[in-house]
Amino acid sequence: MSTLSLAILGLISQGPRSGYDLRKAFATTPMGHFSMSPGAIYPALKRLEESGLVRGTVERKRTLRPREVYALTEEGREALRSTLLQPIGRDDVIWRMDNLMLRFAFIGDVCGHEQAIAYLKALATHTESYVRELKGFRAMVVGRGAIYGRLALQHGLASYAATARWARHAAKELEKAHREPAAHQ
Amino acid sequence: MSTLSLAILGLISQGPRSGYDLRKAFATTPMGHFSMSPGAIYPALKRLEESGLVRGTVERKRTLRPREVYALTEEGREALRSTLLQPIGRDDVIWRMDNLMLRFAFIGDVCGHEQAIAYLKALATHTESYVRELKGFRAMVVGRGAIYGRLALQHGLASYAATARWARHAAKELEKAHREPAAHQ
DNA sequence: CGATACATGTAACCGGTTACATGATTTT
DNA sequence: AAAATCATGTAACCGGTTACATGTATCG
Repeated sequence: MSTLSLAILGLISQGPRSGYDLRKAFATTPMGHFSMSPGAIYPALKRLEESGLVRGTVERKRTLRPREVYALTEEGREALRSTLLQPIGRDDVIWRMDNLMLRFAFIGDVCGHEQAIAYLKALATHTESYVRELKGFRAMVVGRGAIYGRLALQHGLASYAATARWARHAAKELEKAHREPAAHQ
Repeated sequence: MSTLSLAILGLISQGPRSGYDLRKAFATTPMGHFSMSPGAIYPALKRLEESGLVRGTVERKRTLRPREVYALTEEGREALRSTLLQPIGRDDVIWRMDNLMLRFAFIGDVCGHEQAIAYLKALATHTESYVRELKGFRAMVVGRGAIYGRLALQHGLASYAATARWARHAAKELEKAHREPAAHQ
């Protein structure tokens, strides 16, 4: 499942959405990391409908401005759930971090608070492990010239370290929110 | 120019490379963020050659295991230089950060130390400006539920902030290296 | 009345992924 | 002799980007 499909499925899981709604969501929130072009969204919706994960119904059928609203099917919810709960791997951390963040954004509502916390811990663990890997690589290239490469590597390191720190912190926050339910509700 | 083409061009700018060399470089360094599949690299090399940016010559022509090595043309060096010096925009920061980091990795050797420093400063400025934008967005969503979304946003914030910090720090480092040339050479 | 927002789509293009294909050379 | 490495490619597929097309409704 592509990142875009996952984003669409996740948004629809929060309630029925039209293609236009989705475009707006992508355009006006920092979710805009994901495509907002109609040429991507409408075909993606069609594909999701073909595979039975969403079902579209036309609202205002008889008016001159109809609007097709998509809702998650049971099958779709199941697919979303199983995608979100897929174990995290090294490759995900390296090549699909945006996917991992997207999964986090939805996992709490779809799979429950505990799953969100477990997910963050797994994410932290895997990210920290990759940080160690990068440090090992850095140790291999010490000294010997290539200052630009070294600095670029340093960025990767700093960036992944920030993600790991965030994951640990966010996990603690969710645990706190769990212990003190509706504290600031 | 796609990220892959840029990576290839940058590597070739350091010296002639074969397709296999490039695959190895992508597979064994943290540059592996970029594709290492032959199905991407060989066609990309062909395209670069067609547009005159690299020229391939067959080594060991008469042996049973020939090897085609590509070198940068003058035109290629010019294209690389102008790509690297392209001004940074908001969209680059949001959608093409990996491209920006790749550009940094090569800009020093291709365009000179001063350009690398200027590039880092511009990168820091643009990243900081996006961080401010995200903070503004966060301020808009305060309180009101959506803890997962808030945390996801927090990650973006932390991640971009780390990049900005890194850029400032790296710029200082390059300036220092400039003032104390060959200090630890 | 003009601009903006609502609303959905198509078509050409590009390029990356996956999987397959081939075979020589070197190392164990 | 088997396994790993060297070395280059092709073909089918997928899906995102860009640009285009169409028309209504609402607001100032």
